[in-house]
Amino acid sequence: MSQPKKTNETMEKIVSLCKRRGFIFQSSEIYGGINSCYDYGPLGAELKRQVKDFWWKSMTQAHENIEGLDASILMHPRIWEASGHVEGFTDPLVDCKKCKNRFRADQLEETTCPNCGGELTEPRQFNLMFKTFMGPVESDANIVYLRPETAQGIYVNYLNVLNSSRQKVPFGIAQIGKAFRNEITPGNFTFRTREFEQMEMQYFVRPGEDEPAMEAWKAERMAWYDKLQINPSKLRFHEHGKNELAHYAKAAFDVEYEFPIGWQELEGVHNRTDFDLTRHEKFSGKNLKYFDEEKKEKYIPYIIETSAGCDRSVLCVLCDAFTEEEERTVLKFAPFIAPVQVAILPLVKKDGLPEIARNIVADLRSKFRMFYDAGGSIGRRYRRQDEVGTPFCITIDNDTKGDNAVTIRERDSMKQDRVNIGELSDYLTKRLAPPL
RNA sequence: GCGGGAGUAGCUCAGUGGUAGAGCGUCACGUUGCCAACGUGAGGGUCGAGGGUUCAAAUCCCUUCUCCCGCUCCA
Repeated sequence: MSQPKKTNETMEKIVSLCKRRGFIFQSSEIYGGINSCYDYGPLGAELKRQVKDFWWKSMTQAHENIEGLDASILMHPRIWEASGHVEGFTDPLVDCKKCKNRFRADQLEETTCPNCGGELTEPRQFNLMFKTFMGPVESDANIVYLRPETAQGIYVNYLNVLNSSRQKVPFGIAQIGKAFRNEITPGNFTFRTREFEQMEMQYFVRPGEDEPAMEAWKAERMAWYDKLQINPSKLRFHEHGKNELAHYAKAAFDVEYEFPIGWQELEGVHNRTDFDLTRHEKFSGKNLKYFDEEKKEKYIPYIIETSAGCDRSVLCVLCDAFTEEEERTVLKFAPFIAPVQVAILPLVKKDGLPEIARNIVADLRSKFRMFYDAGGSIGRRYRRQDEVGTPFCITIDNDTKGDNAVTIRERDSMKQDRVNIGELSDYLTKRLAPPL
């Protein structure tokens, strides 16, 4: 059992590095912090943006039949009745003070714990959803919820998207956005937080074509993590057993990653069947059926959902990149998502080298994420860049003035390459291109 | 929500009633000049927050917040 201790040490090192280098901070820190909330610093915000951007392009740009959407966080409260979120989470719950088991008060016949006979707490309402009020009056009639999942925004817009985009089933809708769940137990850094960002794609298919679609999306989603250069031996599928299936799901597979804290879910690929649209049809009274011109039939499409945790993806990227070598700590990000892609380092702060370096930065900054650093020894500067995951460092030395060439040092191998300044842009473009 | 542990400089931590410290990092100047380790100097902390005891509190007491571990929970 020495494993957990060791892995927690790794996690602590990552948390510490994230703060030290400006990836992730505790939220509201100067006020003592607030539970389970985190802020992305300069490098973290850039990294997260890159992950989201890659996901977005992998969906919308790479697929003719996937459209984007950005729905509002506040939605009609009836949506959450239709989705089952209100119903499932208004149950009064009691805890056993002795054995700590939790029960639904309305399903208990006895007044003591059915497990051990211990004393029970007063019934309490547990609702996963954050509540607030729409408008200035705080009355029950004005209650609205912060969405506990982004998916419903897609479902209630499915006909709008279909009609305005001239898509035909099968087609998908992709969305990135915040969701909020009042988790009982958040924790493990940014892994489980009450405010989090989802990257969801809901794929609408003809009933009966859901199973092949499910298989195709499972493969495609796993391939996406490969493109992010996540260690394949730390990725796997976990299939939900019948007892683990959510109320809407016919089949569910999670993509899991082996974090330092153990195997944990990154993304769910679920067959949600026609459950959600059927419910919305019933609750809204609107006809949500699709008319298939080819087959001349009406049906409610089945939905294959790929629902990824954005913050979890970022944490996965950080954990997977984190490498401790004998003499250095390196974040081995896939170059195309690295927050800083190219560091420009004049070997010395004189002889006109800083000016040459500044000119190169000016030339390349519209194409790559650049960082200029002239402070400290060259070795120290390499180590600093290693620790923030910069894939390429370019040094300008006294020979540069003669041969118009610079040294490019590669992060992972630490090997150096001499490249003409005129060829830098092509050289870097080739190595920093996203694998779309 | 329950039980345990912990919060002191950006990071890692020492300091158990008597003037708030170290190493690393950061910044400036000098030196070196291709893989952190040189010299000099500087900045940085109301010791998580609030209250109490005391002549005196980082240190003792109470409350609270945050983080970690375990349980519980996890649409």
